[in-house]
Amino acid sequence: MTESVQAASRQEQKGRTRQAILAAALELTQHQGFAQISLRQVARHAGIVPTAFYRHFDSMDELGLALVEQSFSTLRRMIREAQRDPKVFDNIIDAAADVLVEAVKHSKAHFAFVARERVGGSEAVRRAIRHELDLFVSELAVVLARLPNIETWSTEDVQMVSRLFVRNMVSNAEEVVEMPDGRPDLEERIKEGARRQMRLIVVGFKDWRS
Amino acid sequence: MTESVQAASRQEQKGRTRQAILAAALELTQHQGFAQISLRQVARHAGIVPTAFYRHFDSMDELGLALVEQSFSTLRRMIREAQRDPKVFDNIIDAAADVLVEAVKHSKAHFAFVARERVGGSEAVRRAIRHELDLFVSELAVVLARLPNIETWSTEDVQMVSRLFVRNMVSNAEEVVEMPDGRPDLEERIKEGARRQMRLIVVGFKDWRS
DNA sequence: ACTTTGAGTGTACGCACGTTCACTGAATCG
DNA sequence: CGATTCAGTGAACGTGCGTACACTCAAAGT
Repeated sequence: MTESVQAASRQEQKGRTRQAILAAALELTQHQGFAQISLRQVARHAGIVPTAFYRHFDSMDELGLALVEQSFSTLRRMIREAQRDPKVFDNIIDAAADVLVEAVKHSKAHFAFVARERVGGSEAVRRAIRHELDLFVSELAVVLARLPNIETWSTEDVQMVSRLFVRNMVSNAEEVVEMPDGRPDLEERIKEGARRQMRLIVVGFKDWRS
Repeated sequence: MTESVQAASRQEQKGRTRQAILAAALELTQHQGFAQISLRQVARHAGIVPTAFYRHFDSMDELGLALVEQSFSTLRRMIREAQRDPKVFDNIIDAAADVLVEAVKHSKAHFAFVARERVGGSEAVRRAIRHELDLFVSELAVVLARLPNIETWSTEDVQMVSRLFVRNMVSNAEEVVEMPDGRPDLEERIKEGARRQMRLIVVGFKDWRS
């Protein structure tokens, strides 16, 4: 920690410790809820003394909010990247299912944190996650509103179907999170399930009236 | 507690204390996760001394499992009653939305517990809830399989759509749980949303091919 | 070259926790 | 009616917790 050859500037080092705290909390959160991990556990895992924690966060609650932010910025980046992929336009459903499973697999820890704390966390953390997810629903609604069968729908209906998609995304993410490692068969199963669910919803689009 | 006019038989009294413990835990769980309430808190709320807790449950984990059981038996009873209502056959969607909101409102605490601990609870509690929900999916699949457009579907497809329904039921239940009291407008909004979602899915039924 | 700053240290505190143990006294049993 | 059972008591323990406070000592600022 202290024997780096290049002298670490003060703020570089601080940033690194901050990341260590976030990583420690994220790892501990995989096996128990965020609310039941202690400041001292986090500090121990991050390789610092308990009191040093306060140099970075005023409280565990603030650490939780920082984790929410980190998780969603990861997710947003992935979706932005996925939107550049041309195959999204050809087959939006299969692409979405792929992206979902891949994204969750890639940063399982963040998804697990969000899935868990969305309902089980402290008031503040729960509100933050809820807010981020609401943003997501609105963003998706904008995309959906441009699809062929939907452009004539009312705003409310589009929001509703957007919620339906996000909701199922969350549920599927939960499933992937709980999936044991090294079971590609289960993964494919979840992906196929997600695909079917989305197709079923989409099939309903063209016969929908108010 | 001790001045009841009629002498309480020993097991009656024990049962009453057990219920007091369950009720205490359920109430405490409304404002924080089950994993972060302590044996001593529960005992205090139930009006007994901490050590007396062990006369009823070996551990907090067993208490949690008992709460899962209690919650689902409540839910099952409600659904069984609802199935007797003739209007279910006329308009299964509106009836389902009504039943959902009413059931959750009636025993909000149990639903809140399940919604929360389904993802945030201890390993054992989570597994128990997951198992109960899986049972639900299978039961619903049997009902769905008899519907007009569905009778020709593969078993897998029926299971999938059943999961879709249960999943959305859980999500809607979560929303009702988080709903502040005395806001019938919000309640109607959620009910309407649930109705639309189900209709959308059902509309997709008749154009579905494997 | 000096002072200042501030990330990380180490000790110490009071508190709530789970669990142990020996107990009490009323309901139940023979 | 005496003996037994057992739900609930109350004191005591060891532990981990959050946080306070005074500290060190190298990088950053002058």
